[in-house]
Amino acid sequence: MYESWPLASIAAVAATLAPFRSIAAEHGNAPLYRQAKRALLEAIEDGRCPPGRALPAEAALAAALGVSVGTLRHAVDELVADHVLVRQQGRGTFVATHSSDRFLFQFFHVEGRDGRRELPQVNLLSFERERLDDEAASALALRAGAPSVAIENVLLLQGRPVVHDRLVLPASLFKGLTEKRLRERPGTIYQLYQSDFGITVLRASERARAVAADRHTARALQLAPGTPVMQVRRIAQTFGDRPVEYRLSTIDTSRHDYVHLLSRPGGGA
Amino acid sequence: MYESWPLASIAAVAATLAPFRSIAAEHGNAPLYRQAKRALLEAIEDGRCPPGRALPAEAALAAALGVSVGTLRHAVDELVADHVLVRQQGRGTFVATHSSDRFLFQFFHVEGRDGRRELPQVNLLSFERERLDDEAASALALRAGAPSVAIENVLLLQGRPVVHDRLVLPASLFKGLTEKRLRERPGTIYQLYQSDFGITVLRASERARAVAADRHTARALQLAPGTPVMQVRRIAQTFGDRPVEYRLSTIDTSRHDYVHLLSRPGGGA
DNA sequence: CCCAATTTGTTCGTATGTATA
DNA sequence: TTATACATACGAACAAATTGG
Repeated sequence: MYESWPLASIAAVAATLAPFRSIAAEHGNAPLYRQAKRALLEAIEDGRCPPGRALPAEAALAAALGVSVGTLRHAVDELVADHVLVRQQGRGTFVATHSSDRFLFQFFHVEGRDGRRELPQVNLLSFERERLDDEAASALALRAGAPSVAIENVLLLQGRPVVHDRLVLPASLFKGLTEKRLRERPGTIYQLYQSDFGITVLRASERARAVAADRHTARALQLAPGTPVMQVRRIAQTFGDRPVEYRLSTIDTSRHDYVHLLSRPGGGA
Repeated sequence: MYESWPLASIAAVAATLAPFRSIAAEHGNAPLYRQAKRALLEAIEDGRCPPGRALPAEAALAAALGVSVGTLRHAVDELVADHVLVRQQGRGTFVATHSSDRFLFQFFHVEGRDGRRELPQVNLLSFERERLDDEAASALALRAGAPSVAIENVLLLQGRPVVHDRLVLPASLFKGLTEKRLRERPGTIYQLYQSDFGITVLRASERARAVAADRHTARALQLAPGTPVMQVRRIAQTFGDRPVEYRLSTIDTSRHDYVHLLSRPGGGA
């Protein structure tokens, strides 16, 4: 108890603990662990705890929040299941980042007939500032005509064009996004959202249908117009289910499949 | 402690506890809660604990297995996440059954443009005993030529034909399945698997692509041949990832979408 | 309608094991 | 090796939902 602590480490602990205040004041009827979850979520959402940052150790964090370690663990368990946090035994608990692996497994669903999955090579076709049409506006929960950025990509797998993407982003959330910045990003586009705009994509919902390829996408995918292709509309969401991206993907499924696993993501028997 | 217990209730508790033996003998290096999970899983898989049956109360079950309540809860937590068990506060913990709701939310992904989801009306088109072709054999992890049952259905939504299904089942797992029994089932087909053959579908994986409708399915869906349709290949699995059903669905997506949520199924705050 | 018994849900605290730096 | 972090396991108490008398 009465050991001599270096002043530096006291300061460091205090600093990492700073974003978290006790939740004793809260007197809602929600369970304590939910309140703890909310407190953590808010710290992450506000940017007080940016992606990649390690949370304080369980014992310290529990003390800071004014709950027991078990209760804190319950809260963290749920945030891990939500892909908001990542735990590593012996290292710590970290705010999740958009690694290429995560992108591949959570958000990219196109793979070869043989089941091989591969990070696509992305070619930018166009970058435009536009006004939202009705469809995109409704998907993004904004009014039609609001300023937006429209991005067109072709995704190549094993050198062949397989997916044509048209992304629509609310300009209000992506201030300062330029074509240059988009071209020069090192990782996936969701990593760019996170690092440059503080937007973390947590969930998405997709609606797929089969249509005949129109001339524009047919050319992009080097197909005959009228070829059956899959059209996937994605709404990507961040904290609080707020939509941040609307995407229309057109997939040439002559050599690839759109895969969907119907189980829990956590996995593990 | 020394209250008088009715003999009947002692017998009842003993009976519900019978399927579970202590796991103290196990000396694997897996965590205790995993061993407990395995023990529960085996009891369920063997049919000692059939679907719908309530597990013994946590305290009793923990004692029977020789672990603490907390450890048992950890095991049950995972089985709930796996859709193997269902908990209800104040009532008990039950072996999951295939309700219509579960079917709709976990295994049926077609919904109207407006997002409305509806239990389809199923019309049986054909019921045949066949030999497995290469594709179905590989999907079911059996040898080509093995005996099987092939079922063809048309699914109607709001009175219109929307999905054409071709199911292939290994005859070895569905002994005694007849067309009459299939026609007269009260619920979903997965409920029939469970009630009549002791097969619980836990997971499935689907691979989708867009193709031009062939003459056969075009007629079934009242479409012009060549219309773009979605083709979905499903492999449904039971415990231990053993495949039990191969299904080729063809979907008319002119008024409906195939939906896919990219998040965790458990949901929550 | 309320009461009492039963069952899961939440919260606490502590001790020990295991992976990492 | 040592210190730190998360992982596992135990036990106890009370809260909340359900059921049946």
